[in-house]
Amino acid sequence: MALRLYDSMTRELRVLSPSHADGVFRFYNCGPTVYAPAHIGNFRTFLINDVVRRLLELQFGPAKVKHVRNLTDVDDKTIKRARDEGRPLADVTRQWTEKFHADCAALNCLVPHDEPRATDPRHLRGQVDMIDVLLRKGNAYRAPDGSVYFKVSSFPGYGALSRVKERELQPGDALKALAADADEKEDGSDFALWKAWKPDDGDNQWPGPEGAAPGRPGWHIECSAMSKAILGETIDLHTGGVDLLFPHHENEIAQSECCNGQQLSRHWYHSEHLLVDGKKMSKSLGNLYTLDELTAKGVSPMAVRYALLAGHPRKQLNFSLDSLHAAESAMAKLHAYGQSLSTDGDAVALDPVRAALHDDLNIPAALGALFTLVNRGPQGVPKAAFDEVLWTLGLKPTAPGAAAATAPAPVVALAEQRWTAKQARDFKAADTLRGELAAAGWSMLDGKDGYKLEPLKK
RNA sequence: GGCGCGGUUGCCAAGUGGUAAGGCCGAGGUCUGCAAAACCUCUAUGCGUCGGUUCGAUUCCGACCCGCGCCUCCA
Repeated sequence: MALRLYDSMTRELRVLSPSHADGVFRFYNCGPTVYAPAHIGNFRTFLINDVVRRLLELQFGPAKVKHVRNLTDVDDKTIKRARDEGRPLADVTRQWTEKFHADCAALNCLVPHDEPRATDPRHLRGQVDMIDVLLRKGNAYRAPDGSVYFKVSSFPGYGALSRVKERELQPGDALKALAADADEKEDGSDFALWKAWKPDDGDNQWPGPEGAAPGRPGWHIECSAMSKAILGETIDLHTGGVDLLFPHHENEIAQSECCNGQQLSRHWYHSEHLLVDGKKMSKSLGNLYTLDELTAKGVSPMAVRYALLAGHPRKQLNFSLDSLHAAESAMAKLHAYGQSLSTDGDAVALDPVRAALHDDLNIPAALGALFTLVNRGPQGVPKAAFDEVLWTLGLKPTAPGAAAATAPAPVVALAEQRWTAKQARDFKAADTLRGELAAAGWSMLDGKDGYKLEPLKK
């Protein structure tokens, strides 16, 4: 079954395939800026890319996929955070990198094969080298303050991805934004490759390209340099959120292709944003959720994963807390179904599910096909094939309440009393104790040979 | 203003030129001392509005209304 994915560049569905002689599929996914906890909108993108990674592994074999996701550890936001907290930049980015990794693990994301950082000396050198080449080739120029800018007019292909040439800048806001660097740039659409040190940058500066001032790399160049260093000049797939389409990816293409004289990526894929209450998440709207905030409400990370994957990746998904309840219930159903399966049956039963995933990552259709199967019963569905589909989606369903083994001792004592009373068929006492447990905020689920405790749902 | 996306049942969400997957919620039932879990059954003559094409449109075309995103460092 061929794996087809929408290509933002050609705007059509195209089959994914490796292009290098070694048969290794080269996959670069733009990662987070590590200055704060990632929010669930960020994770929607990373989760979608995690499913892409899994599908690629199934398609080409685990050893034939190389997945790279960068960490942006130097930019205005990280530097500002470090300055505000009076800490070294590296401390701040290490803290939030660790948090990002913990969240990714909780959400059951596969670990990328490489996770390059912009300030890694090796990659800093790579970025400077690229800028040197661009300067030499005439695609870049030094500004009076020692910064280096990319000369957009030197690259005829500029705008192919975002159709920027068909755009017109809004006279109001855009010009204001451009005015900030107006003195340094030759043209408003030029963008920074290297930013000369400013007092706000504090201790954070590195030797720059030839003839440039010490400072730090511009944002876009890191992906170009690190992708080249790890995956080579031409990669097979480059992904990110739609917001990166312009200018980030457009600029990456310009830098890389002018520097290398090779196509940067054979395929581009962008996932849509997560909305909350119908709007993009933002601090000013106060509709921004982190994983911790959701798990604090008693939601399992797996339910968060399910909820974030439940919409078509190329369509905006409107997130709500209700969707998490739906996700928990759906996961419980999948878990029960998985328990009922045996080795009997034919893996083709799962083909409709796989077909939907292979058809431009249509996860909602795949889930629909999966539940159609679930509703038909376990006959003819082998457990291994079912498990493989769950693995592809990265879902690990659990029984309801399975995680709730950590009741406080007094609650456990009450539960023990009630269990004893129940065994003695003293139902009056058992009911009273159920009431006391409820008052303590716990619910007791009786089984045949024992019980489980779980926090009372509100 | 430019570029792009979307409006499907109470909520979420697929999809198709021949009359609408699936999840949640809800209702009924089986089971259970109770409660849960599990399982079974039911739940859109309708897919933003108005026209057009067609034997037939939710699906194609046009217009309009509404919502969302991007438009220089936000996944």
